[in-house]
Amino acid sequence: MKISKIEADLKSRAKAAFVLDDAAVAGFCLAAPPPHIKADASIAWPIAGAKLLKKPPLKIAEELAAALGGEVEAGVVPPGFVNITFTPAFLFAALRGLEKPGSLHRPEYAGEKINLEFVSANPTGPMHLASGRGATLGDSLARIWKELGAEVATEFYVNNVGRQVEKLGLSLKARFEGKEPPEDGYQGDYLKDLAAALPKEAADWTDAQFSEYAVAEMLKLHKADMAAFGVQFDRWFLESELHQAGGPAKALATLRERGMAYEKEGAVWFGSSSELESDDKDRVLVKADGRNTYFLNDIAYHLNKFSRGFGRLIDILGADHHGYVPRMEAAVKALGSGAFKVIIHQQVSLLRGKEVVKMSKRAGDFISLKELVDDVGVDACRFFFASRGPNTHLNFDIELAKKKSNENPVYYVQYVHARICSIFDNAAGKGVDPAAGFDESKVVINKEERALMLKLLWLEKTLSDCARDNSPHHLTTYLTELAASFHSFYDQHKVLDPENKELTAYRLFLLKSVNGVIAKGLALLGVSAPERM
RNA sequence: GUCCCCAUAGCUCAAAGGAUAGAGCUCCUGCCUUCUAAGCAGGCAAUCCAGGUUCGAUUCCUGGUGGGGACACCA
Repeated sequence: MKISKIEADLKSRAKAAFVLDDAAVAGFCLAAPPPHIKADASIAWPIAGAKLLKKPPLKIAEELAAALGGEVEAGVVPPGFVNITFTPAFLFAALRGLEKPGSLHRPEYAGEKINLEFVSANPTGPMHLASGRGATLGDSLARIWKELGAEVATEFYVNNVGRQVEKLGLSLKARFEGKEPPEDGYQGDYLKDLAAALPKEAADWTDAQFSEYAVAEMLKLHKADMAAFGVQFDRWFLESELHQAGGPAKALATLRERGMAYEKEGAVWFGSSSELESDDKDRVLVKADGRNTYFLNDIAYHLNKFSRGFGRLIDILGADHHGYVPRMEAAVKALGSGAFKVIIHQQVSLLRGKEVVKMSKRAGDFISLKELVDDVGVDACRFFFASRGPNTHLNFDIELAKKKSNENPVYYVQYVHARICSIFDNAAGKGVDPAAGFDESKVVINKEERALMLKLLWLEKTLSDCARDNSPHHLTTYLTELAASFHSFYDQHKVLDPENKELTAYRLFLLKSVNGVIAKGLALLGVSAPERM
């Protein structure tokens, strides 16, 4: 039994009691009541349904409460809330249900193959701090969707060809020869280090060889940075692979077949505005000089993803790319191969105290992700990034982040895990069986225990919220609240009581559930759950 | 100029159109001889402005104000 199950049960009872269709009960849901209400869950639907049913909300609430009785206790509060109290049997069954693998799967995610692309930073320099946001968002969402039952493959697109890469090669070559990089090249010190490590034979290298070498080294760095940040990519897709497979030509042919490409002024254009009206003007696919635009290559890349069997493509991009979204959506729609969605997250501004630091790879002035992680730690970084919705404009004060790292809420949550592990250690030391049975029907659930149980049930809703809003921040909020419930319980009640084996067994069972949820929640965020702190 | 995003406590953030707006940091008052005080209990403190929709608006709509970002035959 879980909360979505009982929600569905109650909903169908409402449907039957008032003789309604699905649309009429669409807004029927269980919600956590505000703190001053003594109930486990509440339903606001009677108020909303008053107009439809042409009855006063309070009357509807009374009828609904009567229809719901039995399975739960239902009370009515003006203006028309139905407040639900769960039975102990339901609560225990729900807690036991949490332990089952796949207990959080939801039908709407079954059987769908999702490709999730994120970060995709250019391999022209070390990854900077802002990439941590996209990385956190993508990795946590991938884990959450998997927990909900989806099949997700994560992917990092590497632009390893093109002008920026040529510039990178020329900049490295200049450093190798002891010169300054070209003005529009890459000025950062990291190329000095790379040049110093080059073999002597590099003196005979072509420009292309310098580019190839530099990109390979940067890619190694990126892979190491992502691994250190706890982010796993199922595939690092090289743009060069796309060209070797003739991807852009295929994409262009597909668009032509569908009448979505035309020639004008010596160039080939994508005809999106005339047909689909999701972009304001047509864009060039092939330039007058015969070279592909990035746009065409990107279309080809998305076609490639579809050809690998993904039914749904999701890209996570920074807000600086938002203008690119309409044309990309129009183009993918024109391919007609499947669903496509872009999740935009706002950018990270770096502050030093009150001063805004402009970050630029080309100028070599930026804080790298590695530097941040080395200073603050992966757990604190990931929890920090995860705790903001994608639409917030993040001001990241690097000084504050370092100084306050110990005050990050992540430790508050992790501390729960350490404390509970410690209790189980002590139990073992005292010869207490951590898995002893107890008589559920005789348990008296106190206020703090009840708060914990309810919080545990709400995990399922929390993950759905994350999926709905494409953001892990609901989970960080949830974990912080669960942690607060635990710490409060811990302070007031002793778990291990040799005089009372039933009580001890019951509380150990409850805490095992709490620790399971804490560990799972932190794992979904890519944060560790330490056994000792 | 057009488009996107944001505005909640001194600071950083929460809040499916629901009830007395919820946390952390800061400041103040208490609590360690008992399973970890990275903790607990309590106090101070907030929805940018003006209209609209609604039984009900922090949430939706319109118009302001203030801030961030984007508008290439670049990638």
